[in-house]
Amino acid sequence: MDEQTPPLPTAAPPATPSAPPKLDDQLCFALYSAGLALTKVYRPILEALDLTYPQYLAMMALWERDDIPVNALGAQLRLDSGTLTPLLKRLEARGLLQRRRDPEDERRVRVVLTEAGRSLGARASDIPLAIGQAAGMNREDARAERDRLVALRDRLEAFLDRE
Amino acid sequence: MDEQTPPLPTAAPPATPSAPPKLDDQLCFALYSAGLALTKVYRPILEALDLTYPQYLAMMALWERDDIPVNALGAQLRLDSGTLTPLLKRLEARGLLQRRRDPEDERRVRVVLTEAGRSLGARASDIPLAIGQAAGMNREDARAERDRLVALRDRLEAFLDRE
DNA sequence: AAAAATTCAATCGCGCACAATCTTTATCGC
DNA sequence: GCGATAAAGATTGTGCGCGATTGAATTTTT
Repeated sequence: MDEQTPPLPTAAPPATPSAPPKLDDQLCFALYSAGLALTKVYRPILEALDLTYPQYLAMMALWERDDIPVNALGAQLRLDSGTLTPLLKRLEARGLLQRRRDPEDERRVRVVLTEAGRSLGARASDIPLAIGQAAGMNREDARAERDRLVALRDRLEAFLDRE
Repeated sequence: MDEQTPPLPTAAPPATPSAPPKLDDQLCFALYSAGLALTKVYRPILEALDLTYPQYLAMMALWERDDIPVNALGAQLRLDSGTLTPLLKRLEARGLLQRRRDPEDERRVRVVLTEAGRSLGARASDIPLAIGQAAGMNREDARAERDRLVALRDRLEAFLDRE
């Protein structure tokens, strides 16, 4: 597919003495800067729910399915306990959820929504539409872009999990 | 796959009492999690240069053009002085750049690469190829995805700058 | 020219992300 | 049962990102 440049990753570099990469050429920077812009769009919207963006992601996962161990939530969100433990403690302090030791296995902490936490979900139902407007995308384009990014993420994660 | 829910983007919401959004449906989460995965792929590669990922982005901008004020660098990277000042101080402490007050306008601090900083650019020249391999993307697909993300970012930024 | 407004960088505080380390609990081998 | 190993989560330390504020330098207004 990319046959105009002979791959030869380890082959001799061209005559030019290895030029540094350029910021605006990089897919990584596009991903990075689009992510920053998106959280800036979310910030004022989430202010109404008094949630940060990662807190909103955690709540979304829990609205779908709660009473799960921290570990399972982390797998969905791609976050480890170093990030999740303090985040969940803040949400617990706000009365949106409870963290309970699992009696079946005392190593586990299960995350359970409170009534307040569950009812916040109804107030969040309009957010995707508002973001769609801000992004200037229709549903199909957003869905297609989401699928491409998920595919990219999955390939990157597969690479990280190699051997 | 998700066709049991009729689209109706701007139409009246259904009788169901406003269902909460779902994590895996969201473009925002795909962007977020792809970004996390990408920085995890970068981390071991950048370890060889002893740079964090945002430091690498800053150096990339400076390899292209240095002797610029902090706020010009921030405009390229989409970062403000609260983020850049400490980041640049760490790079200065490592001898990769210097921060100098501009004699023309004493409010400005100009960022100038040292010889060590400039020569690091040569050692970074192979990084994009390595990332391309990890992402399992050929050049054209990566370029097309980059362009779509830049377009998304630009629409989001335009929305943020409205009125 | 004096006052007001603006610009630029630095600083502070908060909340992620994540590596590394530690504690507690469970499970495996024997 | 008992020790070794593994697994889950908490803790600590570093480095972003960014809102808010501050202070100094410059520009604009009057």
